[in-house]
Amino acid sequence: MGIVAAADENTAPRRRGRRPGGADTRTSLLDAARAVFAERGYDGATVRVIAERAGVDPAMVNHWFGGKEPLFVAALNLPADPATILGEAVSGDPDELAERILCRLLEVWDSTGGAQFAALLQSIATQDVAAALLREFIARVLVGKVLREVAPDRPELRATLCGTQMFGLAFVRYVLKVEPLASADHATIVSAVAPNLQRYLTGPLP
Amino acid sequence: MGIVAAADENTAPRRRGRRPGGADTRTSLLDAARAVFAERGYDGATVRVIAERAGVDPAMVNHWFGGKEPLFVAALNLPADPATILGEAVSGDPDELAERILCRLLEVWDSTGGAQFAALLQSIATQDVAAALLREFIARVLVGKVLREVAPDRPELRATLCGTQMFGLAFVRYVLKVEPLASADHATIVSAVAPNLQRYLTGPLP
DNA sequence: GTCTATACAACGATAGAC
DNA sequence: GTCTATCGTTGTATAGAC
Repeated sequence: MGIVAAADENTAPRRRGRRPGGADTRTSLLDAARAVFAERGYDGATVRVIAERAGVDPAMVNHWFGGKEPLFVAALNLPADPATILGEAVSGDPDELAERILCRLLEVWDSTGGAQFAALLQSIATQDVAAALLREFIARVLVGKVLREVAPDRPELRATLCGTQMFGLAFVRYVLKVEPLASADHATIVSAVAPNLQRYLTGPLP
Repeated sequence: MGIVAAADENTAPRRRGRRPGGADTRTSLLDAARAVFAERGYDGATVRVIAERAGVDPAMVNHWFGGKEPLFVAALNLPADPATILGEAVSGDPDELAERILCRLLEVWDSTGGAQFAALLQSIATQDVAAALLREFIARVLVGKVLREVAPDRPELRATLCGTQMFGLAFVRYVLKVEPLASADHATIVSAVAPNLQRYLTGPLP
């Protein structure tokens, strides 16, 4: 035995180099990340603690995911990375930001048929973990990536309001599948929802 | 014997009067209603079929619930009956309809702390039944009770859009509990969300 | 005895077949 | 247009619990 040393201090030096085999470092990291992010939130969860829980070296986070934040969105396991979608959308006319966001989201969601979204919802309902992760996503990605650059006025409130509209839209269209929204084309949805989303982004707030 | 002629031809007449005991007709009806409503939708589910599945007389639907529609909302087992909430809200200035709806909804939801809402969501995610029921709710109660009287223009689309905003708000506030929305007071939420909801109700649509 | 959950029959409305 | 089937609902008599 004795192949892998414990992670703490007073142990024999860890083996270097590639692990024997089978041990899926990436998956272990993802599992550990989901647990730790959920327990302590994004800021409270350190890469070191996550790596320790996974039984691997902290450097593996960078090797497999490219950093703490990419690990976080990977742990969310959302259909397509929202951070990049939102990141791309911010460039351009701020008055049409909602329109661009909705177009991209609909494309991505439609491509998976909403199946992944339903799965995400199920895990949210059953475990607290996924709920905590999604909460962190709204609080961090939405606020940090989009709202800060666009609306310095109450970005947190704006972000959560945007979250209600985006999540509700996805839920009613892809999980509940209520007509006529479920089979409405993108143009209809965008022109119907974008003005409301835009108001949350940059419009007047009480 | 020989009191009543058999209803059909060759069947012994069912026993009349109070059942021996323990047999909970009300619960049986609710279970049967959930199943049949989910299988065939509101219109497709007949009172007779539901009663048959429950093993009781169709008149029991009226006796216990007062009709088919009250049975339906009882089967939904939502936190507070939305049909009455929405029914009360429609009377008054149509331009402040969203405001009235949101105020009432927040009161009701806050009183239960969102616990029932989380439970509902869980059953939606796991079973198809609850999802079908909620879909029927949006399609029927929302459209029939509110939108038809307020916006003759595309009431179905308006109803589903309203559904996205209301459901998303409830989910982010009560299940996800994202700040600052989770602990925002009613006035803030109403003044933030009501204009958007009002646009879905009576505003211009593409 | 009273009270009430139950079963049965029948009514008006409505939709579809012919 | 008429006929029929079926729907939701209502009225009423009955049997068991109390």
